[in-house]
Amino acid sequence: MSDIRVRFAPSPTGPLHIGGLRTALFNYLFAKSKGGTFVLRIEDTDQTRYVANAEQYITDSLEWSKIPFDEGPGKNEKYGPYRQSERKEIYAKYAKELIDNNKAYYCFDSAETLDKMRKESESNKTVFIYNHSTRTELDNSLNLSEEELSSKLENGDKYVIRFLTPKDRVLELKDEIRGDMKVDTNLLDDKILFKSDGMPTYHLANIVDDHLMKISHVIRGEEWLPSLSLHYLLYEAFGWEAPIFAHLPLILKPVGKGKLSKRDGDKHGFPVFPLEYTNNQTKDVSSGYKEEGYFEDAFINMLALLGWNPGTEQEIFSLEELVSAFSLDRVSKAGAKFNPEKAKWFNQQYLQSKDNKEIAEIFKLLLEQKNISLENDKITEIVSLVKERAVFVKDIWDLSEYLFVSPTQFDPKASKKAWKEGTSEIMSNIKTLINDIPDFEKTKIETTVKDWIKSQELGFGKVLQPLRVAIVGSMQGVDLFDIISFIGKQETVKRISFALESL
RNA sequence: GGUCCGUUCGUCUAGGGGUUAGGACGCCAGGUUUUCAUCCUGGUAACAGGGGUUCGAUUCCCCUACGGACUACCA
Repeated sequence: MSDIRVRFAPSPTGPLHIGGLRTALFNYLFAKSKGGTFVLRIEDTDQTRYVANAEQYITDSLEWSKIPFDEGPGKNEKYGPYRQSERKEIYAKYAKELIDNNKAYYCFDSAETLDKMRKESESNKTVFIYNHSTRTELDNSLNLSEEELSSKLENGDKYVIRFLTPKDRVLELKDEIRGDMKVDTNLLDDKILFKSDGMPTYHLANIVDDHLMKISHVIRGEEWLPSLSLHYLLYEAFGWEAPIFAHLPLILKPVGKGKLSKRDGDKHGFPVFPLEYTNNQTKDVSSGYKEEGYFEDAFINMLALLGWNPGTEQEIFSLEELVSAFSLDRVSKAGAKFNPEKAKWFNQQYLQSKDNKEIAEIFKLLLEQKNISLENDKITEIVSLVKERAVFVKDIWDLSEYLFVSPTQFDPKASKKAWKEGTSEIMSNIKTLINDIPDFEKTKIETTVKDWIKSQELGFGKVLQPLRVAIVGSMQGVDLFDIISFIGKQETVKRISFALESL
């Protein structure tokens, strides 16, 4: 068996969305699980839709996701170039070869003519297909003498090259995920292989490159399934062995119908792109998983489980574990609605299992943005205090803000509930009590306060609840004595005094 | 319209001729935390419909319905 080689072949027409990245991921996992090679090829044959920074976005996304390509533009260029725009002559040569072998032909029909014919068919409730049923009546080399053809070509008439679809055959197509299917070639279009601008279409470029780059498995989105017949026929026409195909199910909108789109993210407030992306023309900014605070491993883990499952109840997988667990036959056939809640859950799982110091390093950067500088030990302490309540690192700020900033106002609901008749007196006593604790340390504070409450026969709720309101500003937060020992005696006393003045 | 693909809890899915149809997210309840959240425990909830085949079908076959993709000189 020859080497396993797969490719991810995006088109640089804009930012890669998570569906595309998942295709890349499945290709990567498949390659790595078989000891194969993961190739990146840029399919930039459509010059009208080309977006300058899109290729960079693609490689940045792969890099952030930790699924770098082994071979591609600028890297290990064994079968390069890897940008189709740089391979123009190659396709022209192969298109010519098909024509010489009567597998393809020149067409001179204008877009308008074809448009008109399609519309006519539509109004007659029939379907216009450019194939055996119509091609004899159209303006193409099949209906031209050799002299007519060469004069047209010499004259510089615009032409496209179409595939000559064979008649009366039933194709038996194989797909690793979907099994076998049959297609009647009489229903197929003679697709354009080569455009009048000198560029190939996807179909030609794709087949030629996959062959030349020795691709063994084509793993791509389900939207390509209808073209599979053409691709099979093209391999046959060239006399090449076709690779093995696998068509991945689509990622669908979380609510409503249809496949996931950029708009869904805007609408429901979750990213559809791995990295933040700014449209150069409109200046629209689309949020990215990275910038939202997702860990790349959590993100990849989530993506891997979208349309694939290990067949066990394990859900948390490192990249290495994914590589060893992955197989194409466990990819599902049906499209999967994207679930943003579950995506968050994955990140939470990863956050909880990560080391406090590691999280502290990221959190430190966030604090620096707020002009707060603290020793690493202190930051790690905060992380250990509030981590279990967080989904993202950025949540730690909201969950620990009261450790940095004294309350300037009090949640009315909380103060109403906790601050009653006689509370002020109790709080002044607590203030004195706390102020008199010599070595200020959590257990010491806790026992001192609790013993005092008992000695006064007051009940914990009556004291601890208003004390929390005084310290935090609301009825929230981690263990009260953790907070007090963290902020220190002076700050505690200051906060109680302020509450006494305000409430 | 045509072609192709698909259909198990609200969602992602496991399973597969005889199962109490399993797990996860969400939701609900209880417990822990004298706060809030986390966490723990429990609960809710599904084989699209109709025909076959079979002793038996959610599982196999057919039809219908529904969903999706494609139907460009886009990929």
